[in-house]
Amino acid sequence: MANYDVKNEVSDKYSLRGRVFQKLREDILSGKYKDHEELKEVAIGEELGVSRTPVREAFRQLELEGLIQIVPNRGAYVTGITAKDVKDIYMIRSLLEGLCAKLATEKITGEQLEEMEENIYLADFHASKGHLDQMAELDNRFHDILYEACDSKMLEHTLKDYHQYVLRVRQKTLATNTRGRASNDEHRQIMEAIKAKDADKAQQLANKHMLNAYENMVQNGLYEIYGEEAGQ
Amino acid sequence: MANYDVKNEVSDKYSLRGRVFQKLREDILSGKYKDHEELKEVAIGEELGVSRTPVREAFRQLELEGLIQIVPNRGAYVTGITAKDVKDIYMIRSLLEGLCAKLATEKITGEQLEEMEENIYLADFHASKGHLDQMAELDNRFHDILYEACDSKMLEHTLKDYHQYVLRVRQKTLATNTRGRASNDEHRQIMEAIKAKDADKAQQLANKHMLNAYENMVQNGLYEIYGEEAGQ
DNA sequence: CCACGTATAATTGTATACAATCATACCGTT
DNA sequence: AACGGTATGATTGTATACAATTATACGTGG
Repeated sequence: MANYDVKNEVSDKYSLRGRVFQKLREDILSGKYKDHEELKEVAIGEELGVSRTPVREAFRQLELEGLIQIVPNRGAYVTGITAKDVKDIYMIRSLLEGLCAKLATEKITGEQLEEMEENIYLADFHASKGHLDQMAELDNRFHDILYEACDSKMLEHTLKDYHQYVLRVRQKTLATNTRGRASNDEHRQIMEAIKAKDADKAQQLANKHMLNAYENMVQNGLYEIYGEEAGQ
Repeated sequence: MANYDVKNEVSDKYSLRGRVFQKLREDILSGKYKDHEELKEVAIGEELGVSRTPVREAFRQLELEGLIQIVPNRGAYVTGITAKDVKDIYMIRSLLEGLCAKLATEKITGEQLEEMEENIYLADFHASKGHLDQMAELDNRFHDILYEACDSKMLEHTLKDYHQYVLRVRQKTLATNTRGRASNDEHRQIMEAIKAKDADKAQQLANKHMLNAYENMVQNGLYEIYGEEAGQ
């Protein structure tokens, strides 16, 4: 009757379908499968040691996530992500993270605020040590906390989708320059605006935070990972 | 090699899975299946005269659309949409339709602009005749044109998702009051701002258009269709 | 009467078999 | 040689069979 573990969401780790789904998503995002490459059900199935059934179900989900395109009776093709897509995503995220921060200002719980502070504190430490992996992890988590704090499952869902989508790019960004520190400073400002119940300021800061992240990415020319489609 | 019919998207009408998917989505949105109702694969399959396989694949998609929740080894449950969800969706759409209109101002083609003008002209006619179904259809189409005109597949995809999600509510809104005419006037203003290449104005107008649509919905108290969960 | 464990039924998860569709290659006609 | 049609192979679409899991009912022991 109640609200089973909400962590289920879509990616139960323990079913074959869930694992296939996650594996394929990871492989597509990491560039293992090139753009427009055809994914064949039997080949994937054999590679992962499963039958076609879970593979097919994973395909249907990947299509809805926009990572592959299924042409009926023909096959599944990797959609790929262009430089323009990334730009558009950051534009959209900029608006929505702003909205999210505004809503979170009203709705955030003490516990969430505390985890945010801890997150920022920890990130400071790891920044000083140059622990890039941990920085990336904490950055992910900071945004997840914000998404949860806005108390809107619609907004949370959309933002998590987009976040996931650009994960690979963003991690590379944090891992290759000094953006990590500046980013964490912006996190702190956002957190403090929320703490001070200044919703408009929180919105504006979160908005800018996304634009800065994108700007930094562009300046560092991190588009090469998209291959030839990169130049847009 | 190229870019097969882009209309495929997700809902090929001719495969069983596609039809099951559409039918279930329609039934969930129309309220045939109540919130938290359990959907059983065999029952659905028998009802539609297909086996479990296409039903299962449709389930996986519906889960990603957020319409059902699948609990591993247990079953699929209708998620339902609350009054708060609707409010959140309109908040999000307000921002994104604004962005969309802004982008469309730069990117729209002559053909698209022409279809918009025709759409508004036709809607005027049907408004004067009280043809509510056609009004709803034209309203849908107006927004679809706008989504296509922004030339961002990411934004278009997200907006279409949300649009779809609130379709049932919106149609009812248009069908029960005089909002249709005012709505079409707003469409005209947006179109003219785009035509005049005033991106900021287009953004602002599209933004307001969504908020007005929501306000009107609230004023007309159209939440009863969501059942008991409505009161938020 | 309650608690616990086991058996049974129902349901989902996965694999496989078969049907339908599409791409390719080959061959004949012009 | 170019075109068109047919046959063949590969791939996806669907149905079904079987395995695993979960919920329920029942019975037994306390």
